[in-house]
Amino acid sequence: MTARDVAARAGVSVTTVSRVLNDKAVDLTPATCERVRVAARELGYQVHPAASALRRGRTGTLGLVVPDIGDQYFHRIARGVEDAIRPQGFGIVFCDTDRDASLEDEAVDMLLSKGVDGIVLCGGGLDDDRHLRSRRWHNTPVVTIGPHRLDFPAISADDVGAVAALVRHLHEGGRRRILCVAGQPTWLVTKQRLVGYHTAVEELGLDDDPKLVVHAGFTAEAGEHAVRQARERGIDFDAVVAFDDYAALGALHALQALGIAVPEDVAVAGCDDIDFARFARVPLTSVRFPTYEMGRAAARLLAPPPGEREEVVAAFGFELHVRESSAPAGRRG
Amino acid sequence: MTARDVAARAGVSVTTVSRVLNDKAVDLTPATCERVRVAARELGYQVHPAASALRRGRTGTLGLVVPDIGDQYFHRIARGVEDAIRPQGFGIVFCDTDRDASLEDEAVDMLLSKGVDGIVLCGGGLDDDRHLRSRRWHNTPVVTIGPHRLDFPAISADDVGAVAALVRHLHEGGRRRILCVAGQPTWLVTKQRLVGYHTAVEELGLDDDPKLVVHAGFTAEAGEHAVRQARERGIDFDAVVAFDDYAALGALHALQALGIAVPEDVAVAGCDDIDFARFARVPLTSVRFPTYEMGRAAARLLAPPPGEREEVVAAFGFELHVRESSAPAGRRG
DNA sequence: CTGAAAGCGCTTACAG
DNA sequence: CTGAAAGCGCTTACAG
Repeated sequence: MTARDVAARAGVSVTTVSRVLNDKAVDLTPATCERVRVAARELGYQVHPAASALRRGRTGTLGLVVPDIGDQYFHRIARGVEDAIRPQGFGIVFCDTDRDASLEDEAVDMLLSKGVDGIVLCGGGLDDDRHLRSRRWHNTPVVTIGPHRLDFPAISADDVGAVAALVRHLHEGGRRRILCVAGQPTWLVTKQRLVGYHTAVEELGLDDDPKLVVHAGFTAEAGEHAVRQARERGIDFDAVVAFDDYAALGALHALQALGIAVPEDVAVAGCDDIDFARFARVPLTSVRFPTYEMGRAAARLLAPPPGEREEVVAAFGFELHVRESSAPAGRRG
Repeated sequence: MTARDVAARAGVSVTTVSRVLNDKAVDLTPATCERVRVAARELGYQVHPAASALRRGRTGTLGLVVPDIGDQYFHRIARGVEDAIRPQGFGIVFCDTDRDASLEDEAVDMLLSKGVDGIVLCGGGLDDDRHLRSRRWHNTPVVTIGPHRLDFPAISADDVGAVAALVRHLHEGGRRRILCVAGQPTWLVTKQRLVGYHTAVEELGLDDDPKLVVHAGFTAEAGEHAVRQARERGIDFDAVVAFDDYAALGALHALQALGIAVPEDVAVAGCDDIDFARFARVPLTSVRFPTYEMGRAAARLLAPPPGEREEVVAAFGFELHVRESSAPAGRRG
């Protein structure tokens, strides 16, 4: 079923078929347009995607690279991207990297091999992005979300401010020794959030014991392990700030398993405000980034909606959600 | 940068370039192959995706339609699909439908307009799939996951058996009146799981009061609302089985807010065993489907790995994960 | 107001 | 062992 068939049925040329179906029928007779449309409908004609892409030089797809689509931080971004480009008929080709630099590189290879018209690159920031900085992009436009060392338009969140706000909040609740369950040291997001931690700790004159910073992955298991290990090493702390809610939940779990009361003995706070935060054994204090909007903004940078020439917001703030897990020391709720 | 450029640099024809780069160099001189590869590498040549797709008649992408990529049930499937096709260089174009029939229809339109080589269709089963049954698929192969009324190869889970197992488990704990927080009545997954509920209820001689079945969405808010409404209507129950863990968490939350002890007064169980189940305020009993493997199987049906001619498993079982929320009546843990 | 023709960049059947 | 040529199905500049 090709444009030729439609043309034959409508008694016109393929040129006309193409023009009608692409809304380039500037001065075609309404009757002609109608005949073409009817013929196309009757035959169930569909433009051949590859032929159209070859001719126009674009595929109408955007690539999305995320560490883990199962992480709420990222699937909220995915939803933002999707909703922003759906009206324009774009498709999203997505890829998980598991925060592995070589998988990330392969993900980009794959996207380029499919000819996506742009890439939304999230949550990389691995190993100083060395693999990404030295690679070819074949002129494909890229927008990054989150901390990066790449020369592309970037959508950023206030990672520094968010963690600093959590530390200040814990301090207001009377906490002095805040265990920092950070991400892996090679991740830029870890470096950013650590800046926030140290800034606030210094500003408030809190204990800045290097032992209070432990590195973990962004999973519940990693959070559990980090807290258990800190206890085994005899590190004393009255609060935990985790750079990820999954890790924070794991920390919460480990503390309770060790017979330590949250929030009475130790307060806990996380980052990213996953939906579960309020259903946790002790509802979890967290900081929320507007990830949905960030995804939307990234997509609009790559595929601006027709007509609209609005300024796209590139820097986003955060919201502190205070819940029971960080109630003042010795008290509950 | 085209095959012509590579050909010129290597001093061969584009035919040869194509053959070398597509491993069809059956009887080409090793030296020729090498010259072509070197030239391609030096020029950073990449096969033009659209041109290749147009000629070969396939794009190397698979479509994935899910109700909600943020739901663990579905992102586990997505991971399974991704891992199964990654080695073959396929890409996934994904789409959320929010369980809306017209969005689902549009999602399929979009995928077809991108020329995907196959579609993994998950969790539709909306309104008897009327919209999907009457639409054109343009010969695109489809594999469904979950209950459907479509004539496509299907990967299915034992929804009936899983819910029946939950009911039996609750019964063993001494429960007699089990509130069923089902999904929307028009969803096939609801109908299937209700079969499991009713089968077990009858088999065990439990109360089969129609008022015990309430319909809700698969969200925490819907689960909360369902339980509150059941209480307001004076419906008596000593257990809740929800067809979704998010709804089960909402139910748990509502019960505790109403001062009803879980599991002492009312047991709670859900479906799908989201990772968070064990971190819930009361760790949640649930039933787990092998969604990752189901996604893998669906993908292998559409894009079988080269060589392997294995039989793909199409029907999957489940695992009951018993936790504190369903401990026997009057007891804890 | 409409059409014939060129050409996007590949892959492959055919020829030698 | 290698190449010239056809053709995949569009879109668009050009012509009338």
